[in-house]
Amino acid sequence: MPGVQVKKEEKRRAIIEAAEKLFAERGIEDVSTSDIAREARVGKGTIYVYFESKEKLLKAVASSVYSSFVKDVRESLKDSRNAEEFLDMMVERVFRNMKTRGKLLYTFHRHLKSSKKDYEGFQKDYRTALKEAYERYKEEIGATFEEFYFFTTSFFMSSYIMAGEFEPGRIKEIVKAGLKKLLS
Amino acid sequence: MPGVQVKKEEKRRAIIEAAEKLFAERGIEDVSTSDIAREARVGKGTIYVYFESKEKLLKAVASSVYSSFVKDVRESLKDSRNAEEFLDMMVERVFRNMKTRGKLLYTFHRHLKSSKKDYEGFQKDYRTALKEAYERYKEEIGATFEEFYFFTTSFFMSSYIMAGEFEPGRIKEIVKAGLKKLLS
Amino acid sequence: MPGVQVKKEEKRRAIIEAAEKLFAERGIEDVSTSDIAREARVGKGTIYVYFESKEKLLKAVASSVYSSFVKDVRESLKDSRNAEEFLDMMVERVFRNMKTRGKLLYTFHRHLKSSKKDYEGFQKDYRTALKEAYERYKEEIGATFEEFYFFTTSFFMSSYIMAGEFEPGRIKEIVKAGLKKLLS
Amino acid sequence: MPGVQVKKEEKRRAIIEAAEKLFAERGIEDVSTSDIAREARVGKGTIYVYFESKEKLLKAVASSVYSSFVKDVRESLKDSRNAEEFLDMMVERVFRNMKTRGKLLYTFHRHLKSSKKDYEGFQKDYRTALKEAYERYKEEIGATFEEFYFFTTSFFMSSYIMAGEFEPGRIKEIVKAGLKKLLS
DNA sequence: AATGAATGAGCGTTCATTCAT
DNA sequence: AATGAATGAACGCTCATTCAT
Repeated sequence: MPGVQVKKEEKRRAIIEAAEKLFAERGIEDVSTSDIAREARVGKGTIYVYFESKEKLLKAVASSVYSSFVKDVRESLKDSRNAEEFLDMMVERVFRNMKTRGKLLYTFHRHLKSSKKDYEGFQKDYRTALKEAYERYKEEIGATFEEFYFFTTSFFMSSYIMAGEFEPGRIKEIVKAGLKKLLS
Repeated sequence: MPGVQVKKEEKRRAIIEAAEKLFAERGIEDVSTSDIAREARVGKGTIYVYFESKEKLLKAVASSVYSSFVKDVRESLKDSRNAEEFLDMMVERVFRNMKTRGKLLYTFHRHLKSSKKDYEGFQKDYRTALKEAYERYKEEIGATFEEFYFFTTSFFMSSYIMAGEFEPGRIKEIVKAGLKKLLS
Repeated sequence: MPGVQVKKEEKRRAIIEAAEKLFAERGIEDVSTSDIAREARVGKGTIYVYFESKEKLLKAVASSVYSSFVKDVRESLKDSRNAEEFLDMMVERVFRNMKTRGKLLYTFHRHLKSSKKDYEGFQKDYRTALKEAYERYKEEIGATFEEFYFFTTSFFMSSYIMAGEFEPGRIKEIVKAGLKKLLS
Repeated sequence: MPGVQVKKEEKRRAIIEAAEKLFAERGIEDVSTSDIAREARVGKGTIYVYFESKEKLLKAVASSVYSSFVKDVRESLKDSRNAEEFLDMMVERVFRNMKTRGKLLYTFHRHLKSSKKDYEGFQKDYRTALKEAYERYKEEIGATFEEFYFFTTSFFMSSYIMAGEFEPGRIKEIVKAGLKKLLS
């Protein structure tokens, strides 16, 4: 019965989204499973129908967030015709999702350390996506892949962390200018 | 009775250092006040003689860590004779303390969000120190202060976060090369 | 429609048997209704079609187990021609079913305390069956019915409880010898 | 400071006694740590100051119960001058403590199966005490030690289990008469 | 009749904080 | 000032039970 399946998936999605929202707002440890259940408008027990544990839910959220970053990278690569366009598009996309995704990215980074294996899986996808972009535009980029990887990732992470200290929009310009200087 | 005063300060110091060590090792949520008391070789109740709450202790530790960053900046400024030397020295100093300080820096960042005011106090000191350096070497630095602030801070934070993904030492070189490109 | 009736009874039976098996294996508290449903190959909700609650299911299982004891007694009585033969046969039959029945018997004992009434119903059947045997062989048995009842039941219960502390088979011999001494 | 120690031990004792009482009344799984705390008039957390877990508390209670059985045996041995006196005294003592101890004995028996090691430790003490008595009065006892052990233990356990089915006092007489027949 | 997704009461346990000593 | 025994709110999680399909 496909209807049921959809409903099931809807609930799973609702829980992930609620968790994502709350983790972004308050960090991981400060969000209880009850909080997530309330936000998702499901019973406390329902979370455990879909996820074995809070930790597993966390991984599902992390996976979803990392995927969105990877998507940002891949789509930028698809739509761009040169390195400059690619960087520009990627920055635009990343900043569009910055508010929730960004915070989570680094929240997870810290937390997932304990279960390195999962984290490394997510990270590898992200790294692979960046690698593809690098390979395509290698000739235009005046940097090794390691540098390319560090510079872009560093700026994206920091953008979130320091978002509050800059006027809105200003930080994006700084990142764009910085990457242009670093990578051409 | 000055002796007592000294002793008092010693105990306070011991608690902060114990907390700093454990927070760096295991993150904030995974360290209980009992752990800190044990590490500091004081009674559990003693912590509350010196600090109103775990949160207040956290702030004291954070303050201590931020101060050390500020010290890194100021000393580099004092010892250097031009922008390049300054950046070089600052990177060296920051990386020397990276292992514990770095981890704490970003651990606090998330945690202190709830009490923005404290965080902003720490941050202002750091920003002021960087500002002084910027003013001194302004002419040699091809960037606005905002850029200067974002680039350096971004790289320092990310260095810790991504430390595990690079060979030891490699990340410092990348940072140095990056800052040279960005700031001259 | 008798076919449906049969099917219905089959499902009821399957649930009881599944519960019996699992209770014997793991005790009552360590078996969830989900476990029983899985073992019986029915849906979780189906259990509640046939039984009002886990407690009621428990009683149904208990009833089934007690019946089997009663059956052991009655069959032994039917097949025997004197007290000695009767005791011998009863012990044989009881030990044949000891592994699952025995464990359940005393598992239930504790649990059913809360609903004394049900327990007393089961027990009365068992007592009645023993009474019949006693009446038939009264003259050969050198004990009151109370003693007869206590001695036999005591040994049967304890046999299970202490099974692990004796070599297999040894306990049966001890019971036989004991009963002979006590009852002739 | 011995005063503190005494107080500490008092609280530990209070918790064990509360647990003992409730376990005897309602079995192990039906008693929550909150129930025990309430009964012992301590905070819920206090239990965990003295016992690592509910399981560990359970073992402490079991140990206390088994010890009291062992004490019953040993004291009877000390005070008696022949097998008959010994059996008589032991039965008296065991029945004196029957109400709580007896129920617990078999409640634990069931539960401790999972952590056999602990259980075997307790049981060995009990068995050893009985062995000593057996050795002293061997010549008067017309049974092997295995029989002696099974008969006495069986009757003690069953006495509790079946206590409700007999008039008060009656069961003790049956046990005495039974043991006399079995062991002389 | 049969199902299993959904639920929330209640579990065992932790830990920041208090307070009598 | 210094302590650690004592506490209970709050946690992650389980499971008997309900109910829409």
